[in-house]
Amino acid sequence: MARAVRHAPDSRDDAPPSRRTQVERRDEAERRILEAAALIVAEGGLEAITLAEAGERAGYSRGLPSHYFRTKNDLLSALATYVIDSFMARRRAAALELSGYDGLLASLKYYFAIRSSKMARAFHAVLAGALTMPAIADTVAKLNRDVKDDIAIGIRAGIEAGRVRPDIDPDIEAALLLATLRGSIAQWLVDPDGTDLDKMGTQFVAMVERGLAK
Amino acid sequence: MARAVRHAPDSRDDAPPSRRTQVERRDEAERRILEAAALIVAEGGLEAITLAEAGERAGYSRGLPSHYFRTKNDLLSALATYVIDSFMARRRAAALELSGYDGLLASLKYYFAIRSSKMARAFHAVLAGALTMPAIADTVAKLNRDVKDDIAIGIRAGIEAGRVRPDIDPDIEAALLLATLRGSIAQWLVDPDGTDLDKMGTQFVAMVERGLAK
Amino acid sequence: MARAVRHAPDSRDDAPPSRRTQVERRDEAERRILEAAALIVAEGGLEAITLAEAGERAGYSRGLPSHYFRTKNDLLSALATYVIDSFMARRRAAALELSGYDGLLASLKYYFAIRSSKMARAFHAVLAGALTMPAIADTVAKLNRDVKDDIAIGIRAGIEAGRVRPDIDPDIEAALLLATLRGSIAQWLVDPDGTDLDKMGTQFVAMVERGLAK
Amino acid sequence: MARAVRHAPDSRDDAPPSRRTQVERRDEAERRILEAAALIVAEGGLEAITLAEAGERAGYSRGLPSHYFRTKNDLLSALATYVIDSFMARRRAAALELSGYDGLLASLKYYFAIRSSKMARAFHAVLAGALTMPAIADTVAKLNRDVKDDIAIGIRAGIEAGRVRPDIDPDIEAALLLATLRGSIAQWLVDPDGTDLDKMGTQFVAMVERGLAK
DNA sequence: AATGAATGAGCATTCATTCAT
DNA sequence: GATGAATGAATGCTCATTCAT
Repeated sequence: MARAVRHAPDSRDDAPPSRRTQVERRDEAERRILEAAALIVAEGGLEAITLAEAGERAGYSRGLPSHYFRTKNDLLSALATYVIDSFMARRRAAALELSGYDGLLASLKYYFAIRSSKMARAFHAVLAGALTMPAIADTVAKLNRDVKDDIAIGIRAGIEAGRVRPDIDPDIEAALLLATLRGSIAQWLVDPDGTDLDKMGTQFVAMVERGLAK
Repeated sequence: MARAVRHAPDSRDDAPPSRRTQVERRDEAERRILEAAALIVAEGGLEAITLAEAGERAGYSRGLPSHYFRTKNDLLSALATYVIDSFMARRRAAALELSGYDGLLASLKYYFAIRSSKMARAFHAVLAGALTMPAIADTVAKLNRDVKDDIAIGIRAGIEAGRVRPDIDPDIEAALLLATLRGSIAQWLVDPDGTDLDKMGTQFVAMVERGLAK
Repeated sequence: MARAVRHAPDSRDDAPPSRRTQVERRDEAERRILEAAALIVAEGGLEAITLAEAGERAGYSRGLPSHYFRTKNDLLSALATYVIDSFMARRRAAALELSGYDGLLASLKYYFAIRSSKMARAFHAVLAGALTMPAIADTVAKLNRDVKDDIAIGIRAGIEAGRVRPDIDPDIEAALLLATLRGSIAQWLVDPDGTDLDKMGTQFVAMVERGLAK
Repeated sequence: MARAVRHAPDSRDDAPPSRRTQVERRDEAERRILEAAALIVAEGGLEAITLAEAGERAGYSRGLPSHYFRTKNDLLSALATYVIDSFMARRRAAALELSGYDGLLASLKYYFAIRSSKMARAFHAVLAGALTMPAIADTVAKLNRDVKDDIAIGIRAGIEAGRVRPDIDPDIEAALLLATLRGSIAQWLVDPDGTDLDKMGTQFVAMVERGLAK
């Protein structure tokens, strides 16, 4: 996460720590600006971001985001990466112990356990932005490929374990499962009270097991 | 042109087609403005709309959308309704003959047969806008309820026909099926070449049948 | 000067005068904005213009110049034309009576009679801007061609009248005379007190007559 | 690098070339920054300079010009002096051998022999800047006085040699000749292809000789 | 001495909105 | 009813300048 130190301290050990501190300052500021930008996006969507507000909410000046991310487009690109990385990091942290087909089923279930909407809102705002902003589209397309690959691996593990019908196309199925996950969260975000995520998660996993079973 | 008939707003068929009433002209203009706005949204997302451009692309003046829809917010509300109605109209037109459980399966399959992305892009832009724009959120929430109710009706028909396990919760299942439909189209819109909608549709329907079967 | 009426009033003579008034309002506003912009340029050079100040000094809002001249570059282009036209109009108005070689000599002399520096400063700011701004360069290049052509006509008249040596190249000489005029004004603008325009004009015309004489 | 010699600012030749003093390094850096600034001015005019770009194009950091020249105004002052000195140095280097009236005529001719527009563009941008920037105005006014004095000296030499009419006012004539030189270059800079500097120079010198002759 | 992080002011530009015609 | 003139607020972006290291 911390940027690589640009200037390796020279051989003499009396080198002042100033360089490292400059770099740290900048990394800290960039991270806080992205954090603030993600909050804004969670509240008002991608189009609600202004460079000035991202700077102010991060505790810096109105002009700093421009200074770091030259243009708004560049900020949005960086933000897309940041939000996606954060989202994926949580997901991975939660599904560490299990792997194989059971790991897949567990991570599907985990997806429905989201309770804080902040990050999910920002995440889905980024997903929606991919429809019209090329800079984000690439990042999201890669995310989708990566997640689908992960899911497909779990399905193949299920096939090899004899728990999944071999005539299932793992890649197509992965796309369908991912679609259900995303679409479910989207429904919940629009109407939290009218969407029972728990029941959906339970019935979904049951459906998947039965649908894929030999 | 037909200034004298200003206060003859009815649409009885004794009016010659060349002398359309003010109401007709106004409806025609509103529709064309909404059509133009939908195109803009399909190309650049909800935030790309400007009142002036909607007017110009509809072949009218820059000021007309303001004149009809007062504020931008009102235009967005009307647009959400218009886009959703158009989308639903197509769907209904395609699944007229079948009803019951087979009608449901057919309409699920039909969802994956979308080929023109224009309307789908506008539709998904509206869905995404619901996350942050109250004026749209209600319309989308209602849409979701209506569609889920339709799907649930089909599932209940399957249960009564003995083709679907009775322990399935039709409403929860409807939400999951709708989620898969929406999420699949969203993937395709982001990466059309990397998303095989045909195979997804076929495998999805097969999965649903197997997953729901007794 | 008044823009052509866009919509010809229809055949009925009860057509309201509103159209003409709209156009007049706009033309009036454009002219006043350009006038204000010329004053700003005279005081601070081309780079001193801001769209907002041009609007305010013209008695309108800060945003109106943007509304008319889309971009600052377009305003500068229009300004170059406006300043040049104004400058040429004065010059022509002053040298109406004479033509031929004597007309040339009189107009050369007239050039040194400038007393108000306002317009001259704006004019020379535009000339200087031509060095770096392509939009202005074309306008200035055309101006130079036109003026040199005028001067060359006067020289040819002198040749035919037997008052100018026939081995003079009229076009080259025209360029040199124009160069002296411009360079003299430029010196005066930088150092009005140290530049005796009157004496320069008198000696210049004498030099020209003697240098060109047979 | 050579921090120990910080306070050894002399330039006596016992210093090895690899251990340049701070003063030398600073002078070198200042010169390179001014050189870079002159290039920027040649390409985009005076207003195109930014402190950061001048530093970067000189091969230093973005902050160095601020460090040396404190404010942008100070940089512009130094730049005006630098550009003018460079321009004059070339001119003097080319007209060394001749003096007196023939020296004047030769240097007039030389002025039209400019072929590289880079320095001429920067020079004329500085001249134009004098109209609006006080920091430059003084430097340019002094330049003009110096050049006119030089020219006047040549004219007086011509009068004493009996080659120039004694009723000519040398100072006025010097101003006129300088005006023609500057105006000619300005025309060429705006429209290089439409301006035949060679012919202009030749005819100009001929005109001057004839116009000034007894 | 030199770098570059951070600030804040200034400006072009876009757009919703109001209003005159 | 319809047009478009005019306003003013919002925002992205650029830069000179200051300051920490």
